[in-house]
Amino acid sequence: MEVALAAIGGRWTTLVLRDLVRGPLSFGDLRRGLPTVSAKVLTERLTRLQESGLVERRRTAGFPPRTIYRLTAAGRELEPLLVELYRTGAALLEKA
Amino acid sequence: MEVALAAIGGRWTTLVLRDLVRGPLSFGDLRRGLPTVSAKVLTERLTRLQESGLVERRRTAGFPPRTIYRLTAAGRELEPLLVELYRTGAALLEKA
DNA sequence: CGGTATCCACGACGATACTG
DNA sequence: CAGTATCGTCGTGGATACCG
Repeated sequence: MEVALAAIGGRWTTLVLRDLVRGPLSFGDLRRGLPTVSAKVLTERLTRLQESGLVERRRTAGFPPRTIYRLTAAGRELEPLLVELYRTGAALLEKA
Repeated sequence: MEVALAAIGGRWTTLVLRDLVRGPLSFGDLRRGLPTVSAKVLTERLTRLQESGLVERRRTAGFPPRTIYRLTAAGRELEPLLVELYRTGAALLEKA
């Protein structure tokens, strides 16, 4: 449990993952989806997710530079957990 | 997702819940199960869980005082999430 | 566009001491 | 036994400015 929490922990991380589940996105795409996250934190999250092997980064050649982030196979294994987080959150709200 | 994470977030929270899933426990029981958690933090976690309606507190009359903590019906709804956290954490470890 | 570098504020956590 | 009170430290996240 600690391991899984460490993987998805930290502010914005679950929201980043939720967006990436729908498909690959660029840095700017992610920022646009999460307008209040700072570049610094977003970079930190993506770096950590990459180091954990959950997300992969792919730079396009040429200009302007573009970096595409996508879930790895390991990252896709998080999906049931994300679904369960959503389900549980909704259940809790329902009774509050 | 944010709601669910807020409910189970904070250090030790998941471990407290995991212990309570097995059955009601006293404050001292919980401390013994989690030897390195401070009384202060444990109290904070239990108070928050109680305020969220996930855990209920029952004082026994007489001396020495004893307080029993148990999951509420809402708290028991967290169990699938805890299971999923465990499963996902194990899956991540397996590939690391 | 896709980041880094720097600094700051705040809250979380831990240690210790004490109480009903 | 089951907490409360107080204090210090450290990490996290946010703002701002800048770079390849």
